[in-house]
Amino acid sequence: MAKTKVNIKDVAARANVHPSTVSRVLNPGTRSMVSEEVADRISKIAADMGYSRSPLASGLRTGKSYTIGVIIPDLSNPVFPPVVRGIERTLAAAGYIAILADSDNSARSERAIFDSMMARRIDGLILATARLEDPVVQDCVDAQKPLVLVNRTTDSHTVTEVTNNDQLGIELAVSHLFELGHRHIAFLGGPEDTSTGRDRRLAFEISADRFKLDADNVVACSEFSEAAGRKGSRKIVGSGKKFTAIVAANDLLALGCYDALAEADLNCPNDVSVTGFNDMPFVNRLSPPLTSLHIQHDELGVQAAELLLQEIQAVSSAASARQLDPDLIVRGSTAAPKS
Amino acid sequence: MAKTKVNIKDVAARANVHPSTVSRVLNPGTRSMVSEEVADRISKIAADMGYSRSPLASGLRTGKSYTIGVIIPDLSNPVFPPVVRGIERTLAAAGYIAILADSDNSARSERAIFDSMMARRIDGLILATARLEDPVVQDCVDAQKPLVLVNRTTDSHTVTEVTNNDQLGIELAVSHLFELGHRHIAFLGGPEDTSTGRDRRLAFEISADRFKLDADNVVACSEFSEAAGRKGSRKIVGSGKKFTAIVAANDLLALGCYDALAEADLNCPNDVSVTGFNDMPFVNRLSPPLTSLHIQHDELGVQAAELLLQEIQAVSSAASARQLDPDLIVRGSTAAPKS
DNA sequence: TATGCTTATGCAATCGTTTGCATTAATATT
DNA sequence: AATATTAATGCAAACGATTGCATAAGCATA
Repeated sequence: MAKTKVNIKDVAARANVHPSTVSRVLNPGTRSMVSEEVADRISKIAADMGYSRSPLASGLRTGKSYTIGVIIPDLSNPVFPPVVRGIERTLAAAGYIAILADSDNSARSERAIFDSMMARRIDGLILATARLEDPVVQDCVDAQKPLVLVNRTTDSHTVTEVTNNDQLGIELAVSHLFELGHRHIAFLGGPEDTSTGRDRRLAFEISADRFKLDADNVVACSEFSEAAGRKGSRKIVGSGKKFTAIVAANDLLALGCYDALAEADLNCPNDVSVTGFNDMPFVNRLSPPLTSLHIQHDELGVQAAELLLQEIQAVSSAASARQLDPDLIVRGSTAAPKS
Repeated sequence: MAKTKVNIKDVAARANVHPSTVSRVLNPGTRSMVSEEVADRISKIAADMGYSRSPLASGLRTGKSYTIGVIIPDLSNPVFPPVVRGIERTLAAAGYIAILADSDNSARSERAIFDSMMARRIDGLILATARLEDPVVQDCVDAQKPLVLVNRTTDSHTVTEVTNNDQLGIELAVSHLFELGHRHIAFLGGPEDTSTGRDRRLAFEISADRFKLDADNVVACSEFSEAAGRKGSRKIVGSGKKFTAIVAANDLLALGCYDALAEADLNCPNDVSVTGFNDMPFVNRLSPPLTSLHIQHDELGVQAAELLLQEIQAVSSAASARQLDPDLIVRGSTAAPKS
């Protein structure tokens, strides 16, 4: 029993000082206000009694909760766990904790999550779910809550963001295929209402243009998933247009490609080369191993957290943006076209 | 501006009642104390003003934080994301939020996380990291914090737990191999200080015994990872003992198997059959597709959260335990032995 | 010695809710 | 009609920490 948490008053009583003095000692910012001798004594007593500050009480008074909301679209997409880890680790080091929620790709549930997080007085938000026009982003800005977008961004680049350099990634993929000899390349894109979906498609068109490719076989999928990828790939395959390679906007879509190609009795890479995007775990073990763009997932999370912490500290801050460069990892799913 | 959060006093003032009345209206448990007419009016006004209760203040007063700690060993192991989702969804529905931390398989960081969570006055804890003898579990029990173990358990089954039926799983795998004709089966086990590691090995020995198999080729890996699996598999391969199949205690270990077999120029499944455990996403796409035991990951999380919520409500509760049955998914990595 | 200036600490209000107790009004009982 | 009972609401004290202001002690200055 007697598991009654020891509070600041207990410590004060034991040290024969006023609670306020204890508080000052325990807060790095105010510690210098009290004499070193007393401070040391109090510190020891506090440690001795196993005192730990109640974040609820202190947060109530100071208006901070030392809590950061993190919303991601789909935790079971292997891209996100490393991002989350990076975020969590970085926040923890700064004394913050992450409350994680999975929006399941639904705008409605995203709003519900956002509201519940706001009610908990989060100190900031990291959003991996942004749509190009995202009401939640707007609300967050209106509420003057520090916000960082990670992975995806919005149309109005008014908020701090950490993204992958999609343009470069697609360019690497296309250029790789071009060098292998491909001239007819199809593109399997993601949802056009996400920045990753749209920007990768745009990048594809630009690259195709640069390499003077035949590239009008472009299909957008409704979501980043295997099933959607399969559907989209069927369209590409059934289009009648000539293609010897498919650039997929995402690894999950590329998996769908594999399926659709198999259905059509096309061999990858002999008949059709495929590239993915994200370099999810285990895509090196697929058959064939998937050529993909490796993203610095962990670093994405780390930097997002860092920027958010900065923004929380700063009084007023201009939105900053960081972009990380992906690496092309060439594997067995790409090869020279047949003849 | 004027983004000043509206509080209970504002609502009370606008409704010409005392804050306590508003509080009673807004708490389902006490709502019946106030006349329906007034209650309705207050509810409307509160909604109108966009009032939302501060969990900090209310938590301070009531001693609850509506926050649950969730510690998992490794978020990048694909087994855990679905579990986390299940947990998070179920908790959210009950008004709780999950604070997630990844212990990175380190006991030290687990303790640090635990301490920091306790400091935040979590209402309960879900632990997926339990070792057979786990000091954190003991501390949690001592602190009388509601606790539920998921996936792994401890030696003293004194805490509520939701686990997978490992015994059944291994039995299904062995029996499947037996029916294919295998009589010499090796076992690639996990860390012996985790319940999943030890119990699956025990289950293997029992099953082997039952089927009268030659089964003394048992190797324990230091952790559930591809690298450890590869190392362990090398031992099996190099042991000189005859074996035509390997039962791995986990899919990641099975991947290590694949590597070691390839190194030794052994074909799977022609020379050696392999079974995994967990049925991670995408193992159906490996080459060969991995025969594995499908675990109800999401349900594991859901039930863990449910039990925890029960335990938080209950005044005193006996530890309960639930076990979910896995399904054997037969794929290309198992086949009849050669001769 | 009186005055001013630091420095270290105490005091008390505050953050936003909840809740035991007190009060009032309304209804039921005799 | 007087009293007992019930129902609805107000009052004020918590919860545990932080912080502007007040005070006391110590020291230097004139």
